Order: sequence, then structure tokens, then C-alpha cells
Amino acid sequence: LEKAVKTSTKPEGPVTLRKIAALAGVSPSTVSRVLNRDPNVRISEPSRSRILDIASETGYRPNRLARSLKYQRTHVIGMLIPDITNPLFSALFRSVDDVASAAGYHVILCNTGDSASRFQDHLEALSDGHVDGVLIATAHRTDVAIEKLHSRRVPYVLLNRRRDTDEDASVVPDDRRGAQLAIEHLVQLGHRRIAHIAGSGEVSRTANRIVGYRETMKSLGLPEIIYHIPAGGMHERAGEDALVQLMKASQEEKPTAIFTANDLVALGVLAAARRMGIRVPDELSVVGCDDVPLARYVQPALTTIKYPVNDIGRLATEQLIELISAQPVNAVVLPKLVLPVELIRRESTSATA
Amino acid sequence: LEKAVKTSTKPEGPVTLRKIAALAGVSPSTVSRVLNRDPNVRISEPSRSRILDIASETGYRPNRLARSLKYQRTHVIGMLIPDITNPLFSALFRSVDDVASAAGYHVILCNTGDSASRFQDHLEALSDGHVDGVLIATAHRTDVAIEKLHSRRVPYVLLNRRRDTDEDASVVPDDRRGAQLAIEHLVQLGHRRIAHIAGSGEVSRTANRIVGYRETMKSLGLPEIIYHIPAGGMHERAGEDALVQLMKASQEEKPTAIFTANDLVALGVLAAARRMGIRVPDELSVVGCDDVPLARYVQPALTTIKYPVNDIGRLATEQLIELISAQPVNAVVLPKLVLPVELIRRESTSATA
DNA sequence: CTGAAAGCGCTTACAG
DNA sequence: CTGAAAGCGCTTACAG
Repeated sequence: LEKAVKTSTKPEGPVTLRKIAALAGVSPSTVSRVLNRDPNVRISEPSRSRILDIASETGYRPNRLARSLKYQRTHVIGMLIPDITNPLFSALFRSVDDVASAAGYHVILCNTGDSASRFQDHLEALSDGHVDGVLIATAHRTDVAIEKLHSRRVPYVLLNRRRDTDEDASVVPDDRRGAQLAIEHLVQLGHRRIAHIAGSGEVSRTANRIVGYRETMKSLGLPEIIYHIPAGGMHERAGEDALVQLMKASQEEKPTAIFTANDLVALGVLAAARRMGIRVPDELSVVGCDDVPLARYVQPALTTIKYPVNDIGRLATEQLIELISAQPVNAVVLPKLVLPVELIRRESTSATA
Repeated sequence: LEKAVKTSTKPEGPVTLRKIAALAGVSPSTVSRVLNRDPNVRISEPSRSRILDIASETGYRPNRLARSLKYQRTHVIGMLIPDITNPLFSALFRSVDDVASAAGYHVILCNTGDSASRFQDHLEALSDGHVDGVLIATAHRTDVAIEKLHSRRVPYVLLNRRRDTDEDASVVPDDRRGAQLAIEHLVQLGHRRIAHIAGSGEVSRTANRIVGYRETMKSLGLPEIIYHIPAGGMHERAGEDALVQLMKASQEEKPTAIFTANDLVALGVLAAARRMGIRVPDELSVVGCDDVPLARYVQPALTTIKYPVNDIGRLATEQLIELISAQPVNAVVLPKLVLPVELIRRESTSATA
């Protein structure tokens, strides 16, 4: 007997509002209202608690899909990044996820591998209604795929990288200033032949670092030495290759210091230097960029430019949530934030011999 | 005039099936059928292409929410990890995302910070119908929250860590064998006082490493020296603390070699050793675990146990997709895979002096 | 105050 | 073969 009762309150298949209504002998509307604590519902206390009991016994949870369809709101946001394996982006995701979770959002994370087609595919798929807004950390300066988000009216915020246009909300670090800080630090140590290992100029961060490097070198009357890494390869390996190339120069033209596109590339430089018998910092000073956690643990510990990763993730997410909430999207001004960076002095830089 | 036409084919708001039908002078059913290339549709070629044209002009894309509600399938999966900032988990996510994307799935990534309550909250939210299945990399050996997935019939696969029970599908590395490989390597180098810096025994990986360590030490008649890291703190810092503690032992009892819970902890040991003036590997050999990318770049390069991260991510995702497709979930046997690991010899281990 | 009805945007068995 | 209707599981203005 007891078993039979149990069976009747725990039906097969997912438990829906309708089933609860049937069990409680009341309409689905009423169940919905009491479950959502509608203040205008006036129902006898017994029926009320009866409904509540049945709901909790059956483990009822409203189907989010149905709810989302009704409300036109999914409470999930999408995030596009080039490579989660890059510690900068995993840190960025974490700060995004922290504030998103706290605000009741889930985040769909898409790894594009910096491929334009994967980027477009993901962007298309995300804008099909499964997502309330999107966070884009992969933008190229002239990306045109992003335009589609306008016509589909899906709110978005660029973070980490921005486009050349002014029509996006964006949160980025001040890389121009970062390059300036790096160069000034090296010059103060007595360096004059300072190379910059740069990434592809198609992304704003790289372009800004190059601008900062050039401006500063020019204003000091120093020669520019730029090595360009092929697109999408800003990893250790590229740093190794770059150092080999740079050291092919004649003795008088070899750089005594290098500012790299990011910390990963700097690690590659460190590794190659070790192999080539070049002592860091005695014979070569190295400044990285981003201050990824392992920059501290490498030997020698890396002097670098600190990227305000938590602030960028947090602010971008807050802005996105605000855009999502703002009813007519065009009513709000698009924030364009540029956050300060700072130099972190460690052991990979020293005065020239 | 032209403008007026344009306006009429590009209506305000999201373009729906119904709007296209109105524009084409045909029923929504028909539009749905031609857009989905229903083979049983027989329509005049002109109307057909007319519908197609209107759809592409208006940039129509079917609302995924509505579709999901109808099909009871969202094509998104959830993934729970303790900390994306740990390079092991970012690599795991990447391999998951690669195969998920290729199969047409998106993945919602949730960072639990190893907090039981965040884990439960996310699990609850994910099982509300927004997700076709879930990948769990955070399981504790006796997790009970996971049971709910059974009653809600949401398919799941544990990866990286498993529960003590046999009722889950799982894909994990052979950590017991990993510990054995580490110890045997050290013993071959002449070490006898080999310590193990272990994590919390509540997760299977840790427990298996401890079992492997104990079995091997015991079979060789060597003394056990185990340091336990407090739960959830398997980072560099814990390694530093551990080394300080271990080195407080009397000279005859100090370990000459250490096998650590993971590479991050090993890095901490390396950093602390440097500070304490202990030379690695001359005075102390260190074996890490996981073979995270930076293990190669640290100085000295870390001897470690390779975790088959790509295989684990790939297999777990494939298994999950299979479970999702299998109609009656209980019809398929739950796979429990244990993947082989291997020792990677580098520079942090050497023969005893 | 409660219930029946309409609707969110699709798809598909069912009639005509 | 095509269209109207029902339905996926909710919510909420609208009648009674």
C-alpha cells in the first residue's frame, strides 16, 4: 500500500507543472502562482502547503527551457576566447564566471583557437537565442562578424581586445602604457638596444604595444628592433625562434634587452637563452607581459607588466549584465574602459655590463 | 520606395517563422518544412526559392530555445571543474570543447572552486533542462549530490576523479600505477627516504596515489613519509609549506626525494628549496604529477608522471554523447575507463650523493 | 481570487 | 502534398 502511494506521487518521466496540478487537484496556473510566490494568490492554507509538499516530494523543478522561452531570457551568457590553455584566458574566465554565477548566470565557454571560422560559427550559434549576451575576448581589429550581433540585437562586450571602431562596449588594458613602462625600466638600467618581440598587428593589444614601443624608442632616440611572430603563435616556441633570429645580428647590433608580447613568449626566450648559453639577466634582460602566475616561479623570476585580469573580467561581465537588463539596448551609452597596468620588477632584468 | 521595400522585408524584432510565412504568403508549417529540407515537401520551385530568399534576406535563424523545447534536446552540455586556473583542468576543458564542438554541442563551464555548495548549486541548475548531459571533474569519493542526476535522468560521466561506487560512468588516469612508477624511478636512483606530499584523501586521485605509494614502499621495505595538504589547497604555496615541514626532521630522517601530488605543488617545493639553499636535484630529487606544460619550462625541468589529458577529455565527451543518444539510458553499460600514465624523466631527479 | 486561454517559437502527426 | 491544430512546459493578462 505504502509503495503504491509512493509510486503515485513519483510518476515516471520528468515531473511537470501539469502533473503536480493533477496530483493536487488544482489548475496548473495556481501551481505556478504558489510556487512563484505570487503575492496576489489567495488560496486556503491547506491546499497551499499541499501543493508545496507535492512539489518537494516529487523533486519538481521548473523546466528552464520553457521558462526561458516565455521570458525571452535564458540566464546564460556566452564567452569566446582564443585558448583556455593560455593562463591569461583561464584567469579571465574565472573572474567572469565568479561574477556571472553570483548574478545567477551560467557561461558557455567557446575556444576558438584563434580561427576566424570557428569564431564565426560559435558566434552564429550563440546568437540563436540560447544566450542573453556574449563576452568576446577574441576580437580582431577589423572583425566584421561581430556586426551581426547588432542586427540580431544581442548585447555584447569586448574584453581584452577591442576593434578599431567605436561602436562596441569594451574593457581592455592599457598596453601602450605597458610598453612604455617596460622600455623606460630597461633604459633606466642602461639598455639602448632593446628589441620587441611582437605578435600579429591584427589584434589591438599587439598593435598598442608596438605603438607604445615605437613612441618611446623614438622619443629617446633609440633604434627600433622588432621581431614579428606569425599570427596565432604567441607561445613559448615562438619566443625560442625569435631569440635565435635576433641573436644572428652582428655583435654591435645584438639587443641587450627584450620586451616580449607576453609571458609565454618570454619563457621561450628564457629557455632558448639557457640553451644558447646566454645568461639572463647578466647578458640579456627580459621583460614579459601579463604577469601570469608562473612568471613568479620561473628561474629567473620574470620582470613583467601586470595585466589587471580580475578587474577586466569583472567589469566586462558587469557591463554585459547591465546591457542585458537595459530594455532598449540603444538607450545606454557603450562603456569603453581602458584599465591601468603596472611594472612588476623581478629577476630577469638588470643593469648592462 | 526602395527604402519602404527594405523595411518591409526587414521587420523590427527577431524574425520568426511566422513572419516569413506571412511575407511568403504561405503557412508556417511549410516554411519550417522547406527550411529543414523535408524530403516529403512538394512545392513549386518558385515558392520554394522565394521562401529561401526571404529567409536569407531577413537573416532568419530558427530560435534554438523553441527548437530545444520541442525536441527535448539543447545540444549543450555542462562541465564542472574545481579550478580552470589549474593548467590540468584548462587542458581538460580544451579537449572536451574540441570534441563537443565538432559534434555540434556547446559547453557550459562551471568553476566550483572545490566548494561543495557551489558544486551542488551548479549541478541543480544544470539539471533543470538547459543541458543534455554533464561532465563532472570535481567528484569526491562519496559525493551524494550526484545521485540526483539519476532521478532526473540526466546523463553524466565522471572524469579525472571518480566515486567509490560503481554506478557512474567514469574516465580516470591510473594514479596508483603513477605513484608506483615515481617511486620505482627514485629507488633505482638509490633513494630510500622518499616522502609523498599528498592531497586530501577525499578524492580518488589522491587516494589512489597514496595507495600506490604505500604498496610500493611497503613491498620494498622502505619507511613511509606522508605529508597531507589541507583540502582544496594543492597549489604552489602548499608545496612550499610542505617542504619546510619535511625538512624539520633530524638529519637521518630527512627525505632525499619527494613525490608530490601534482606539478604545481612540485613547483612550490622547487621554489622553497631554492630559498632554503637546498640544491635540486643534487641534494633533493623531486617528481611531480600530471606533466603540465610549464613542467618543461621550470628550472630544473621537472621529472613527472604524464596525465593522458587529451584522451581523458576526448573519451569522456564521446561517452557522454553516446549516453545522450542512447534512448533508454539504462540500456547501455556504464563504461569505467582507467587510462595508462607514464614517467617523464627530466632534470629534477638524480642519483643520491 | 482562481481557472481557462493564449502565447513564447518551433515541429509534426493528423485531416482535407 | 499543404494547412490547421496540437503540443513541448511554462507564465500571465483576461474573464468569471
